[in-house]
Amino acid sequence: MVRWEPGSRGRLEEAAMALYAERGYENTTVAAIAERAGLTERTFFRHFADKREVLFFGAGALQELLVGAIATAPRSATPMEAAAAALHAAGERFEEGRAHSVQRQRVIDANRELQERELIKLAALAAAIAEALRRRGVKDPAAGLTGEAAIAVFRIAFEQWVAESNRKRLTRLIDDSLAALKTIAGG
Amino acid sequence: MVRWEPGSRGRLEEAAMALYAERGYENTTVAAIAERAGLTERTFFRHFADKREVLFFGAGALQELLVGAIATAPRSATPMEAAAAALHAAGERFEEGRAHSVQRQRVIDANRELQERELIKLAALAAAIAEALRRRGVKDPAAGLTGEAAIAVFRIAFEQWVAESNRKRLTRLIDDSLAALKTIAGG
DNA sequence: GAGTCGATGTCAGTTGCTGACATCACCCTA
DNA sequence: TAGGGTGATGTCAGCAACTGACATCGACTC
Repeated sequence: MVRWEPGSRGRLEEAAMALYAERGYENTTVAAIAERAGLTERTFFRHFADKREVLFFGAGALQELLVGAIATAPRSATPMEAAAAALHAAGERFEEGRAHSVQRQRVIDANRELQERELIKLAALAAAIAEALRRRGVKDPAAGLTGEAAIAVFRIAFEQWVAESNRKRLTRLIDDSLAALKTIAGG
Repeated sequence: MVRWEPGSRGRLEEAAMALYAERGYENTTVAAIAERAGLTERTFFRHFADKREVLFFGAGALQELLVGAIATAPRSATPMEAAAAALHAAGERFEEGRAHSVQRQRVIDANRELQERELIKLAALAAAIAEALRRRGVKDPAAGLTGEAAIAVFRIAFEQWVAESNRKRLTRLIDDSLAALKTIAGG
């Protein structure tokens, strides 16, 4: 017989997501999350650095995906093409769990602190893309700018994707957003 | 005889900046800032929403500057040209107080919470640029993307400007960054 | 001169977050 | 198989950010 149920991190994630969605981030105490997961507040902070981080734990895997896609892009690809390949890989990963993405985004959009955390995660992704490009021999400032531009493209596409009115696939929206960037910048 | 010295907000800003630079953001309590300014902790929170905001109070004026510049750009200007005009106006405003900008950026770069706050302020600027473009008749997603791209360009330029090794003017660096964006996106 | 107003002070309380130490099922090894 | 080590969790005390309620008092108005 086990002393504790396994998967405490996952239970905390679920409990937090449910409570944030139900009564809002600000009206949810860490103690309440922990109780719902059958754990204590102290244990929550052993798994997550702070109350926001519980919603962003998956960012590490996403970053690996992006960096891996850029590394394996064809030698002949331009920086932006390599970045576009990475965005496509990310888009496909999200495609399955749209409902979860929508709920999560609603929670984040309702709270400024969560938006701040999301932005710094996106900035970290941009930096990771830039670094992956530099390993392909791309120089600065092209590497840094491509990273920023790629994330901007993704943000716009993702925003449209989670908006209810839209039924296009995320990968398609990414293509549209990339094309729009070419239009406005290349003119 | 006055009951309190005037300019309490400014004193709090100065005190916070000095202490953050001296011993770091995390090692500075709000009580210490207030004491240095000859006020109480409670008064600090009447002037600033939280401990971070004291460094970002000027963002409102910057936003007005950007929006105004876009509104007064020539009718014939493309979205990106209008955004570029706004970035130039911002660049000129920063140009005078480089020492202050450098110190402030050092403080922000040393702390993640402050970086988060900076990112959301930049995102707000991007949104304001996008909105100003829409008022010129620019459609989405071009308006949103141009806002994001403009801020990315500014970030890259500002980063180089505050780096000690560099002696170029900020407006010049903005031009370089804009040109680089054209190259990577338009190819 | 009374009354209002606005900036500040005082105080008590909640919550996020941390350090120090205890507990105990599980695993490894003699 | 006994005994010790390990890792995840619990317990507890405490700091600091932030908030609400109420008091103070110079300045301004009528």
